[in-house]
Amino acid sequence: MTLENNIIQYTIQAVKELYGACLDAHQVTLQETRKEFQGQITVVTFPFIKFSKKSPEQTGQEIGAYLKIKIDEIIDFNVIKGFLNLSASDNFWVSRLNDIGDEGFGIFSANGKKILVEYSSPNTNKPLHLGHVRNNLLGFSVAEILKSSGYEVIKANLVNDRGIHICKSMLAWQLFGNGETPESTGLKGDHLVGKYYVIFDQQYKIQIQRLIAEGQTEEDAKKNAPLINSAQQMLLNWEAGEEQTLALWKKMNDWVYSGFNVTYNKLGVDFDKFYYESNTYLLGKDTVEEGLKNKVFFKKPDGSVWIDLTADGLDEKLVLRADGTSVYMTQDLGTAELKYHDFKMDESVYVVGNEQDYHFKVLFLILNKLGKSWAKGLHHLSYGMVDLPSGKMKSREGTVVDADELIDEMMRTARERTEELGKVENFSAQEKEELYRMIGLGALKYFLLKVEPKKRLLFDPKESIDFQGNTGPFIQYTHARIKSVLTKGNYQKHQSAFYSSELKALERDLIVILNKYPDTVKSASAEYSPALIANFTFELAKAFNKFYHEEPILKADEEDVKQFRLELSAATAMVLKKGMKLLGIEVPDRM
RNA sequence: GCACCUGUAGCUUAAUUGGAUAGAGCACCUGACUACGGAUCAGGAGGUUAGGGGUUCGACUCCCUUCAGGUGCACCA
Repeated sequence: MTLENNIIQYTIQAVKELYGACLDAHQVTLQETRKEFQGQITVVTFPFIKFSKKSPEQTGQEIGAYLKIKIDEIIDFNVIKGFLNLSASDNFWVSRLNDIGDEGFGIFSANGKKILVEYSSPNTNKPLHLGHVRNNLLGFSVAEILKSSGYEVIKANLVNDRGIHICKSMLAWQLFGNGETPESTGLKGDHLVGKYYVIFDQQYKIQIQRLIAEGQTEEDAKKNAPLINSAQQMLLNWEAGEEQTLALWKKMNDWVYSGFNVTYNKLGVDFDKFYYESNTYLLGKDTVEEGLKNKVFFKKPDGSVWIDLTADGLDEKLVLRADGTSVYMTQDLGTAELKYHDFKMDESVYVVGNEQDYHFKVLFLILNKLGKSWAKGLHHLSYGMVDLPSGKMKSREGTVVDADELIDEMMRTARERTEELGKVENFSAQEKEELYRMIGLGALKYFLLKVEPKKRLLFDPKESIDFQGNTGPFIQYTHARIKSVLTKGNYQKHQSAFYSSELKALERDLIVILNKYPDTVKSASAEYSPALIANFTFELAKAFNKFYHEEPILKADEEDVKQFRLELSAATAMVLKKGMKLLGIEVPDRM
């Protein structure tokens, strides 16, 4: 029984005994006591005054007195308007520290539930850019958070490895590539393929202009340009399984995959399962059959299959073409079934940009109407686009912030910044590289993850990402600083913390924050929000630095005070490290 | 045109899901024991929470409306 639960239970009891009303647990709201007032935990008593028929102050006094008698840990209280501020004893907080310092603190035991997180899902015609980076970091972090809160997690990547856009790169390479390979050019495979995707678009535009000059309308020119026709023919050849086309496709996709692997490794993301659209794009027709049988879908005279969602405020939606071929929805219905067949997971999260909000709304609705038992566990983690000051990023036009370049740039900045500070003279060359990698990536990841997923993000390449204030390096620095003190103080983990004198306010504040970590993990998991973890680690690091500045640790007057503060510092370092790990960020011991 | 999302200090953002005087960081100004690590800490200035109405003890949060930005409304994926 936690103290919080105790307070809720006894508050219910108090309202019953004093005012004769029965409350539900969720009618009692607790919150942190604001720091300008005495106490740590606050009960909002406004809702009770309709039962007490007394002023908020009077009501708070009565309930406060009741709680103080009933709960040992509560040693004091004060009332301000409708807020009952409770103070717990120092003994209570010191004893909390024993749990907080535990390895398993904030890591929940298995809840028996399985969840699949699908993220990344790149197209194989171009390298990854900043938008993909946001997706990858979000997906990875959410997976870590879910693990920490007790789920069994499967990380899946549904690779879009076929389609007209892939054929465009293939065709351009065939026509203009002169047999270039990653080896011959020294280019990363995904960049080489992306280069031909751009070339396709340039040449295509030239052809369009030529046709327009010859008197065609723009619309006709776009349809009649030889390049686009060849690309479409190539797609047909691919679908027909034509050998040469398949060989080219395989060769270029392999280039891309080795390029992606490098980027994934640098970002520190990984996957348990890969799905390829070349294997799944024909799925879903059985599901359509099933839907027809159940009268969830209907057939139009031309033979195309639809679902009527007008009763749900949406439109009619096509699920199968008249000629029996699939559309995007068909494929996603089939893939959803496949994933469930493979893993029997209780829940499934799709990390996909908000431009597909409507698609997923419809997809989930259809699966629900089809009566799939697992459909209610589906969730679209929608995130906002990353825009540049100049507007949207467009791969075709080359106006993107490339993932690899960005990562390199971040590491370079980390190097410059660190060298300016002159703190790494005694690091080996290898240690330095490792450190710049940690700091550069830490800054980038934190920058992208501290913002709520659904908000759109503006990224200005000219303004480099900060290393001070609410940033990854600030938290990394705090961790390194603590480690340094622990080393100097010859810190050994003790069986249990004890403290003979009164807690200092900053010490108590720090424990109160540390104590919130498990709840923060739970909320972040329920809301799929790494931003909550980021905010927490920042709040914690800030509180520690404040404490560190005001209260001597190694130079404390009493030995037990010194030991206690070392214990408190060690616990802080551990929780910072855990929190950052959930964001996919490593923390150095020195920096 | 219809639907969905977003709008908080100059910039980037938070607010325990309806609770206290809207809290931070950057940038700007002032200061910190000749340091247990200054990538830090303390202080100052900066707000009509896009505008207007409503709901109630109480609204950044819920409802209505106007405005601004974004996205979607393909027999593309």
